[in-house]
Amino acid sequence: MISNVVMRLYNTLTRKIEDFVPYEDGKVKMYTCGPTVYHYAHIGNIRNYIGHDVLEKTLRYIGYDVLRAMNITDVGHLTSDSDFGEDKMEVAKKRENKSALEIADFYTDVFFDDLAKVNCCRPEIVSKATDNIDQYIIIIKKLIKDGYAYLSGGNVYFDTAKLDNYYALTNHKEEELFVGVRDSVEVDDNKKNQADFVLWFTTSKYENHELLWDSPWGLGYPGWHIECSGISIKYLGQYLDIHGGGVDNVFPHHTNEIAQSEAYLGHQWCRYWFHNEHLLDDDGKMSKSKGEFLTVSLLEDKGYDPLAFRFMCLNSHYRKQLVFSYDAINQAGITLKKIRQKICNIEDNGEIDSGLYNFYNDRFIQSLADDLNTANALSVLYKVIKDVNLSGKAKIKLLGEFDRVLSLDLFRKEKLLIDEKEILMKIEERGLAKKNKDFSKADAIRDELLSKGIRLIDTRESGTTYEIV
RNA sequence: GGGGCUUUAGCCAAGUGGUAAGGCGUGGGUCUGCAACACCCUGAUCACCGGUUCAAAUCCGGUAGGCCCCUCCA
Repeated sequence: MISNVVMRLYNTLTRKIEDFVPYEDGKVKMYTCGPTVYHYAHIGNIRNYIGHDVLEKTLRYIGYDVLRAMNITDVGHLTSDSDFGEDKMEVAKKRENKSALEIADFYTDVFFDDLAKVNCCRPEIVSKATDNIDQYIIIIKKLIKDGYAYLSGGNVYFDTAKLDNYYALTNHKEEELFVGVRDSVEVDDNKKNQADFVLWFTTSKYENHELLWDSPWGLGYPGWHIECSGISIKYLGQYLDIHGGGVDNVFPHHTNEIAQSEAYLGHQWCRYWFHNEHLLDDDGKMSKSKGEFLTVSLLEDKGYDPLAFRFMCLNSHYRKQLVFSYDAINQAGITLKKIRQKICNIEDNGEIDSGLYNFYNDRFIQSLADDLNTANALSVLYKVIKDVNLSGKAKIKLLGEFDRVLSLDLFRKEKLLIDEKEILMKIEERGLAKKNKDFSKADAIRDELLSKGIRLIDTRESGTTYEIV
């Protein structure tokens, strides 16, 4: 451990903000529920991964060694409840007339491209659901042997009645659960208990499922929940520190993961559950099926800096719903540009006053350690930029460090769309026009350069300079 | 029917008992040939009602609005 900062995190399991203490000193094992690669990820999905990215980077900043894994769901995720819906990958195949593999590869690549655009690092371990079938079979076999799972109608189900505390994560009471809240909920007569869920399918009512594997229970494919448990245990071991996803994953996905993992391992599996709130649009939760389907790439096509979206997310709290609007992202974009512009103008000189340096660095860390209060961390950034007692050298060093977590490309300079010599020529030409009081010509030159992204700055001392807009 | 979150200035947003951080925008000013940039100045008693307290945006109770979950979802 480098610093002695205590990370405070909200834990869905206890519904409290707690001191974070990993199983192994100085090391964090972290798991993020990845995407189902049957379609593009919208910016609501991306917000969740930004939250995880900030968490990972904060832990590293504090000094932890972080090992993080993520799954890519390329089979087993059904479109509907009750374990009877169509597999999402199969739906995409029909829609796009491609093979399951092609669909998965295509959307996986796009997913990571989009993440890269918002400066989210790729988890050290990324594993596809279809690459770990052997692991699921090992787990399911043991669950059946120990009486936690049963065969019914050809499928293997997890028996939730075998657990005392199945609803630990959700605070639900079984008798108060409403079956049929949604119209599409069907009753699966194969189940012993309503909450039971499928570990292994062999009797999908949709034949021609492309991806099938041999198993002790017949040719079939895994259920959705088992993949995360399988991948996590396989790559991160029996003890996991942080597991996260969007709030919608709390039930049933994470609830079921806990059930099967702990039944399999025989001890507590993951101590901290990290959940990101949703991004909303005007009609509520963003989804792929309604409203505008906004992706990072689409935002980029519309002329927005993808990092303006990241900035917008960081400006609010990960556990608060955030409403997306063009007004908000415009604002974020303008602010981010201004910040970069100011940083660009900082001169790298003077000495580093370690007292002041540490003061700001501590405040930055403390903000993040306070359940990822990124909004406060950003306000530390503004203070650093403004503080006249800090040398340029100290500012640049601090901001460089901050950007390890914020990942906003704070030092980015816009690319020139025009040759520098040409700019200087135009400036001279304009200066001459000004001298001759030919202001319309001077203004025309100014406008022309502005349209190419060059803004002229007239100063008294050093004449006309320019900056990139 | 059950569980939970949320409501702070035009907008984003911090704040968890001691008389409201920060950012964007607006308006004004300095500067300018006029602008832009930059810099300075500029705004709210915290949804509403009641309670606890010497003291509440912060705790408790209630009302209203928004949102989420209760087997698609990040």
